[in-house]
Amino acid sequence: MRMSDLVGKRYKERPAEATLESHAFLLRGGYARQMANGIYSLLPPGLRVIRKIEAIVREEMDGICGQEVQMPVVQPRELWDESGRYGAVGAELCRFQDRTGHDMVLAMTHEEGVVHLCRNEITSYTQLPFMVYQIQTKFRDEPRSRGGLIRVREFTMKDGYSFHTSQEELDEYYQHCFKAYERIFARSGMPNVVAVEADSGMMGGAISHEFMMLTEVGEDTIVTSDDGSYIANQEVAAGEVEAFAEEALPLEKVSTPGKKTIEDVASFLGVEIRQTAKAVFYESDTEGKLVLAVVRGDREVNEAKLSKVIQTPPVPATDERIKAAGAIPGYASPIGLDSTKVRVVVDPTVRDSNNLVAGANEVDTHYKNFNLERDGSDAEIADIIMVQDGDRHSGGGALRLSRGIEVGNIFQLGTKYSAAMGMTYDDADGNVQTPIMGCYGIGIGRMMGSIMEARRDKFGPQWPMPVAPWHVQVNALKLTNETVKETAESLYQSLVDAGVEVLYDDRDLRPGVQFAEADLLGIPIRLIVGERNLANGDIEVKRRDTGETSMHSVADVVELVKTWIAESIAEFQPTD
RNA sequence: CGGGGUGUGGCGCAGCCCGGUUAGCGCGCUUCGUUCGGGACGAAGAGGCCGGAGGUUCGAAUCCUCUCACCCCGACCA
Repeated sequence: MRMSDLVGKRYKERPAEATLESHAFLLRGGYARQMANGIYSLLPPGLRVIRKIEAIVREEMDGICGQEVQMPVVQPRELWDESGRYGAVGAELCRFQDRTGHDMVLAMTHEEGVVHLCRNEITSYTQLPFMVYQIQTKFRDEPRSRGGLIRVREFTMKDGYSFHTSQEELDEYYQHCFKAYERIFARSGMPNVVAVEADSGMMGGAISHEFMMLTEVGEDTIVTSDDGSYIANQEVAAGEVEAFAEEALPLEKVSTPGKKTIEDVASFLGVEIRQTAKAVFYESDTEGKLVLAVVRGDREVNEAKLSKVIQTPPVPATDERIKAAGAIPGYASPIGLDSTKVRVVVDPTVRDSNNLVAGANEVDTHYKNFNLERDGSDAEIADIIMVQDGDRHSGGGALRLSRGIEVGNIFQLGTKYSAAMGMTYDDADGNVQTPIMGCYGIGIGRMMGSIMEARRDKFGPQWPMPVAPWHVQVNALKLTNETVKETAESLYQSLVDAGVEVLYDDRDLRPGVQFAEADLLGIPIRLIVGERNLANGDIEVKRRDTGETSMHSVADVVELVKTWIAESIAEFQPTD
């Protein structure tokens, strides 16, 4: 490819909307352009990186017997009614009508699609297990996209779905897939990827793992035990929290005028924040009852955990709703609430501490010495707190928080979709059975953004060889010099003939401009043809990834480059 | 959905508060010349109905109303 032909320009100034470095380079380097919020076009360099990542993903999916298929993005409502998700999923599912008024959706994932595709193809246990996958567009109308390609509304995803005759078989395949994912991230040159226990969220199912690339700019919080025995998404992470048991004292009503927040109440009464009980209300559980979540004052409610307890996404309650149930916002507690109107869920941290300050459900009034067993013993106990730095893993080390970008996830779905959508096969005994499913996702564009975020310097990305848009860049300095021009042209042609992916900067630009743009393109090997070194018959070879520079004769350089490319790709190949 | 912010040539911005002829600056772009190993210099050019719609006014980028888009924080998120 000649740069004089390359579509898309690179620019010097940092676009104002970029917050992440990877986002800034995405735009500055001419990889992608935004069309609307969370919706991007890719220019040639960006698409080439995407294609490289896809190729690795394909190889690894094929390596675990995946079969590539293609399913539609636009799907009829009926399919989503079958699974129940047309009604269950919120506005992130894009719904619209075709010209006849038929309800349609833009698929945000393809469980419905894959069951539809496979349920008539599979009739016998002899056809199981199998896995199909696709690399295809997804649309999720996220309430808020951000960070360049890290979080978008329209994106490319590899999604795979496996079907099994037994849980054991799924367990085994799940492990294969887990390994394949590790290989994909390693081969793509993505550093610091860890697999964490995860919340399966709206996907349903029991076991799931997220693959996180650790980075401070990540949107997810990861909890790690410092002895290495535990790692989980904060959404599901459980820890042992220090308890503060003491002799229970009599309940005592105290006046706390105007003190509504935990901080105000604690300082007004001269107690520590952990000596209070925090009451947080949510609109309703599945039966429509107001939900009161109670955690110790120094803790936050983990809504993902609470969601599992009440079996519905928690929505913060309005003051009107709280008052209607007989509680007073700012002065609420389980004490004296009507259990037919309010469902009280209490975290063990509250049970295991004594003499807490709690609301009195009266304006300007709190109680001292709230003890759950005595004053609210009929409450439901469940772990609903957010783990904090310094909590302990049960019997293990201290828990630490870090941040990560979720680049992949794998789920054991069970029969949620196959059963709901009537997919069956006959087993060896002639009995009708429902296949057990697993599903496996990787965000391709998010991988690109993450690699860019992780591998860069202040001048631009430093693409790992396996995903680099081109392997080699040729820079010709001073093309008006005939020797330079002839050498550069013939070098370019030799590289092309040798099957090397090469980008040739054939524009007669000043060196500084060429180098700056080359840095933005992040191509791992740079060949600099200039009259200074050419006088000695040399070409300067510079590694964008390592910064190393060396001189080589024109005659040797093509072979050298081929060797380096092969070695460099091999470096990322896992050894197992 | 709540809170905050921004919309002015391809990019980054000034002008707006306090309305006044042809709307500026830097980068980029075109042409010519001098340059040429880390974003050169000079000269001459091209390019904008100031996000949109109403309104106020003799006169609106500037004031008012409505609206749209984008960005940030939060809520949300397989």
